[in-house]
This record gives sequence, structure tokens and C-alpha cells, in this order.
Amino acid sequence: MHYDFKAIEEKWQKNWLKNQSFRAQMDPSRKKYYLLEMFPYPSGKIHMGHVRNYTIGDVASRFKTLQGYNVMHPMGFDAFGQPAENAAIKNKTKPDLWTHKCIKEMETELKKMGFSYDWEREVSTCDSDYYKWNQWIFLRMFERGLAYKKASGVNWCSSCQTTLANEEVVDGGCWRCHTKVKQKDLEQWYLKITEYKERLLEDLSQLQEWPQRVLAMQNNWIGKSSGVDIYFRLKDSDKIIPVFTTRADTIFGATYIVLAPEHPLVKELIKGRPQEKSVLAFIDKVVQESKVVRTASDVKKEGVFTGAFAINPVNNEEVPIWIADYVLMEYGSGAIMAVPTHDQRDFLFAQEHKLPLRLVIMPKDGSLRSASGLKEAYEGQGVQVNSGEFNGLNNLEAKEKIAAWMEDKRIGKRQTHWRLRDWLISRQRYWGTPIPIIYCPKCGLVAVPDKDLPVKLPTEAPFTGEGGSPLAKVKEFVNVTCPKCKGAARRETDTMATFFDSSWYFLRFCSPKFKEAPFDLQETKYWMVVDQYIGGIEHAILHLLYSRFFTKFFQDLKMVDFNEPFKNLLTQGMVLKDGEVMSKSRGNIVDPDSMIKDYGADALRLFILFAAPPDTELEWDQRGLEGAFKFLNRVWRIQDNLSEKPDPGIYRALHKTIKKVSQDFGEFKFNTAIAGLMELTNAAYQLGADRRVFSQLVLMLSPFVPHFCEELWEILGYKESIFKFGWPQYDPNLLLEENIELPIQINGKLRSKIEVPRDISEDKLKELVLADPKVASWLGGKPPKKFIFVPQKLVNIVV
RNA sequence: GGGCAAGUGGUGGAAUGGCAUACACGACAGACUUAAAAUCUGUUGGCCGCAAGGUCGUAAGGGUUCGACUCCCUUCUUGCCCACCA
Repeated sequence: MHYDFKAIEEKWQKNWLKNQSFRAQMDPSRKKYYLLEMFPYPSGKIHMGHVRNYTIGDVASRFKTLQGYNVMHPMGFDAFGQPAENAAIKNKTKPDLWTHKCIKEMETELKKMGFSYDWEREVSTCDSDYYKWNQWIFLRMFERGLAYKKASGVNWCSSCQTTLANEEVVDGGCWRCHTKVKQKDLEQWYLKITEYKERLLEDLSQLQEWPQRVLAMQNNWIGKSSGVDIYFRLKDSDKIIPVFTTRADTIFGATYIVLAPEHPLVKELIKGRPQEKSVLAFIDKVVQESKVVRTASDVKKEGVFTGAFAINPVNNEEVPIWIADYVLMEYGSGAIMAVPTHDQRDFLFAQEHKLPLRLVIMPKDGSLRSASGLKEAYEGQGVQVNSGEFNGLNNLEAKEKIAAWMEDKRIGKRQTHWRLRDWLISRQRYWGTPIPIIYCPKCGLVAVPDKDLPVKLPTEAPFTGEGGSPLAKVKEFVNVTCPKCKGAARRETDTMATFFDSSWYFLRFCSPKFKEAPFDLQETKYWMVVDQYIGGIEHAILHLLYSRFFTKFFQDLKMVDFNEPFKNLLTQGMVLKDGEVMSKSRGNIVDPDSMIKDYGADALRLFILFAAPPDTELEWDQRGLEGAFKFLNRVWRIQDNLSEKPDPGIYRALHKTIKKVSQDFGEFKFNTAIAGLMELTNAAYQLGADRRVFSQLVLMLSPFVPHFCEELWEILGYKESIFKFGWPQYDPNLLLEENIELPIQINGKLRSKIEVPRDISEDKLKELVLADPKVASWLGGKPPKKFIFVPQKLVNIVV
């Protein structure tokens, strides 16, 4: 028979709710711990990824509670977004009703897992109490010029008359009707995150506890790149074309330059030339192409000659000016110098269009002496050749010297470019936060006054997934009076990207019901920063970058007094089945709910933590879950066999386990912590255990399997919840053994073992070891060459 | 193309310079049982050997070291992220 997990789990879930066991209150006399897991999109059902993420968080939270911290562990819902619109269309309901129904269902599922959330702090981003503050924050950014409007290209489906997210472009076509997706210019709202690029980059160095991988990804995304803008002059003109390069050392090998099709100088360059028509046709073709298609990696580089020439300022050579689709207007200066000998892309382009090559860097091994017969670009280091006064220099050295020389002669300037772009937040969708702006024919762009917030999302809107922004069709919403001149005006009908909502929710959790501002200064002073943040690697870039950006913005407004929101970050690994990511489309989902039904939430929690360390992939194994369940039953049965006088060895085992498990907890090594507790359980079977030893075992298990342990704790006679007790301490004296067993190696290979007093002297040990018959036979009568003794570790003899 | 991880028994994994394979799953055997399940107790990296023991062994190759799964170099493979970024 197994323990009655169903009754026990229900009993304690009710008990925790009734006693508000996880209610967190500000208390300056106690040390706080803010533990946060990335809040979910309310799809209705939790999946194994959620179970893993939230179990890791729950265990850490309960451990910190036992350690005596004042723990805040909140939960909420990232409730705006397109899936609700799609589901509403499909199920003929409203996004509002559908979302709230899903939230209810998801709360129930989370409670069934026994997670220790403070439900009093719950927030949903789709509630006007929350999104009001999105609008408020947006207006503060608008006032400072950090929220601004500009025309930009979007993916456009001319058949559905709607914009498409990049994910909705499938093989260059609309996901719904397969019409070829085009690029269309629309006026869109942006946030000027680029204003914070230096701080976002520099402050990464403060985030010592973040995974290297995430730091590297953020670093790449921000993409600081140092190089030189070189000023090419247009032939027979005073016009200057700056080109950006990180390889100034190759400037003498530039045999042509290439402009982006959108480059403002292009039209002027080609005017009246025989090439004008064909160039314009090419530009038309490229510009219309959606960005998704244009930047697809397998596309061949295409380009045309403009008929114009420019002058290379270092040697006054004439070089042809080309236009090609692989040069992007948004990066650098929208123009590049091409050095086919030392850049692979330029090399391929030059081959295709029969453009000349010139070697300027010679590898030191002499394997390459001229550009003829070159099969691919040489991108390695070497010595400068064909480079005027810089010949003979190492190219790395030359790179610096050439840059300085060009600045001197005013033909170039050192320049830093960034990959980071401003953040497009406009969405032509219904289910999101309305952007609080009014367009007045007289006053122009007018901010909605704070006192009129929130701008509420109308409950009804004709959203069909086609035909542009749904809010634009709601007359009562669109038609307003201008707050300034009281004349007729119209509202902005775009909504905000949902990443906006999630960029500050961790601050709202500190004071979720606060009415005067997005968050209460006193509360954030106490609770922030988030001590431990846990979530999926898929948010390594955007969500974390945006949250860091918002935090720095609040810091500038003096709304917070720190510059980074998340001290520690743990990115949990994915849950796999048969080596593949669990997903609906693959049809390899294991439903947590049915696992809870068969084995209980505690067994599920235990398995998912035991099967792999939190930050690596986890392979689902049904038999592993059964194993976890069997282990719990094994622990359960100890209570029937408690003995008054167990073998004293059990006490040493207990204290060893306390030490190991405490250490492992601190490093999030839950799998080895559980292994340690299994060993202690095995020892209890072999050596017997008394009530005290058993209690401590239960106490250490409680963060993993809380219902199970609360029940045993009560059976053991304790009157209060197990989580009101302290984490056990180990006695170092109990860990010391009189005699220890030392391995003896001969030439690094284990050959024998010897039992000696733990604090034995080297001389005494040597005597004993050399007398060992096995050692003697290996020595063969000769004295050892070397005798290495690592106290309390091992002995190694070299013969 | 760039970046970051990782590669250990039949399987998930442990050990981050000092006894390779902890813990678990699976398999095999024994006890209990009329029997099965459950439970308890053992055995379980390969090869040679009746055994004692020997020998090989952490993707491949090299190096550092008394000693390497662990550090360094080269190569291969897999996963993730970024990418016409000049």
C-alpha cells in the first residue's frame, strides 16, 4: 500500500490557504528574500516546462523560509497578447472572458502543485489597475522624448490588409492566406532604448551571478563595434560617402564600394546615367521585399553597378560604386568598402560580378603571395603589402596606425557603431494596452492627461484578424475631444507590445494594489532587488534587456535607487521526451495533471528535481517518476520502525547529510541534495533511526515534497507547520572520525588502501605504507623515487 | 560565419586536480507468498581469470602534472543563441 497522497495534498493545500501561510509583509527588522519566477501567459493549462520552472522556484523559496528569511514569492499572469484574440475568434467568445477563464484554470493547477505563492499579490496585466500604469510609464517616456513616432517598414499582407509579426511570415508568405508578404511603411511608436545602450552594456559587469551564456547574448545583442568611418569622395563632386569598417588595415585593398539600396545618395548618383533605369528597378524590387525574406541566409547576394565612381582617400584611386541588397541602411553608415581579398562576402560578390582583387595582407607562412588564384578570402593575420608607407607592419598594428593617420589627415574618423535598435512597441491589435495619445488637427500629438488614465480598452471590438487595427473601427473609442483645445480629435488605435507589460511587473509585485503610482517607494526599497529570478532561456535577450532598460529609466526618475533589477538569474533547461522538446506540434506532451492524479504532486516535484540539475535539459522518464514515488513510500514506512537505540553510525550519517544538503541547496544542486537524502534513508533502513533522526530527514525533505512532510511532521507530534521551524544545523565534531582510510597509489594508479589515524604524521605514515605487503611487492625491494602525501586525501608513490 | 554550452555504464546522471561511474532507473538473483504484485536483501563498466588479482576504460589525438573526466592545444560530434552587422 502507498501513502494517501490525494488526501494529504488536498488537506495541506487547504490548510496553507486558510492560514495564509505564504503571505509576505514588509518587516524591516527581518532580512528579506525576493524570489521570482517568470510569470506565465495564461493558456489555461500548465505544461511540464511550467512545472519545472515553478518547482525549482518553490523549493528555493521554501528553503529560504526555513533559513529564516522573510520571503516574497509572488505569481501573476502576462495576460495580454495575440493568442487570446485568436482563441476568441475560434471559440466565438471575447478575449476578456477567455483570458479570465484561463487564469482561473491555471490558478487551480498551480495550487494543485502546492506552490507557495502569496496569492494576495497576484496581478494580471490585462486588468486596468495594471495597464493604467503601463500608460502612465509610457507618458513619462513620451515627455522625455523616449517614446516617439516614426515611419518604418512592417510585414504587410495585402490580401488580409494587416501587419504580420515575423513569426507569422512563413516561407515569405502570410501564414493565413500564403500571399507574398510585402514591406510597407507605417507610422509606429518606438522606445528609445538606444539612449541607454552604454549603461545596458557596462552594467552587465555587475551581474556576476548571471549565466555566462546570457551575458554573452546580451552583449552580442547590444553589439558595440569599434572601427573607422572612412570618407570616400564622389568623383567630380564634393559629396562625401562615409563607409564604416572594423578593418582599416585593409583599406588599400578596397576595389569598390557598395551602398544600401535605401542610401539617400543613390538617386542623385544615377541621375541621367545609362544605368538609371536598371538601378531603380533593382531598388524597387529590394525595398518591396519583406525584411524576413531579404535577410534569409540562403539568399544569393544581388547587386548592380551605378555607373558612378568614388575616390579612395588613401591612394586617390577611382573605385566603382555598386548597390547591393546585403548592405543594410540601418547599420553603420549604410555604405561599405569592399575588400574581396580579405572579406568572404566581398569575395563572393566580386567573383560573381568580375570585380578586381588586390592582396594587402600576406600570411606569415608565405602560403599566399598574390591575389590571383585565390579560392576564398584570407581573413587571418599577416603582414601589410601594397599598403604604401604601412608595408611590412603587422596588420593588427597597422589597423591602429592607419586609423590615427586617417584622423590626422581628416580622411577618416574613429567611430563606434551599435547593433541595438530602438524598440518598436506599436501593435495593430486589440488585446493590449491602448497607447494614451490623442491626435488633434490643431494641437498635433497630445498626451492623455494623467487624471484621465486609464484609457480603457473597449469591451467590444470587431477583431477578425484581417483589415487593420480593430480599435480604429470602434467609434466611441476613437472619437474624443482634444484635452488641450477641446476640439474634435481622434485617439491612437495602436496597442502596446506585451513585452512592455512584463518589463516592470516585478516592481508591481512589491505593492500590487498601490493607487498613487506604479509602485510604492517604501515597499520597493525593502523588497527590491529580486534576489533570485528563474525562467526560460528564451527570455535571455529581449525580456531581460527591456526590464533592465525600464529599471534604469526609473532610476533616472528617482523612482528606484538601484540600476539592475535581478541579482541572480537561473535559466532552467527544457523538458524533453525521447530526446525532443515537449511540444503540442510534436505530439509528445506529458500532461502534469494526469501525473498528479496518478502519483501526486510531491512525487512529480521530486522526480523533476532529481532527474537532472535545474539548468540542463531534462529527459522525461515515466519510470523515474515511479521511482520518486517509491522513494516517498520508503520514507513513509520509516515511521513504523523507529527504534529507541539505533546504531550510533546513523548520527554521523545524519550530520554528513545536513552538511551536504545545505551546501547543495545554496548552489541549486537539487539532484545531488536528493541523492544525499536517499542515502540517509538507506542508512536509516540499515542502521535504524530514532524519532529525532527521522524528524531531521523530514525537515530536509520538506522544500521538495511539502505536503508529504507537513503530514509526517504532524504525525511526529509537532503542532505547528514544518515551515515555521529552522533549517537543521550539523555538528562538525560528529563528522570527524578517529581513523580514516587512505588510498595508496603507485605511479598514479590505485593499488592498495590503508587505515590510519586521521592526523597521522608523514614519517609515521611512510613507515606504515612501505611496510604494506602489496606496496612492497610493487616496489620490488627498491626504494621509492618519490613519496607524495596529501593529508586526509591520499598517498602516491613513484617508482 | 560568430558566440556559448555539452560529449562519462544498458538509461538519467555523480565526481571540476587526488579512490571514475555516488544516487536512481533498468536487468539479474535471493527472502516473504499457494502464486503474483508490493516489500526487503544482494549483484550489476568491458576484457582475461576458478579465484586472488590483472588489464583497458570518461568523443579522438597530443601536452602540462607525482597524479587529468577535470587544466592547455588540435580535431570531431551534438544542442542552443545570434547573424548579409561591414
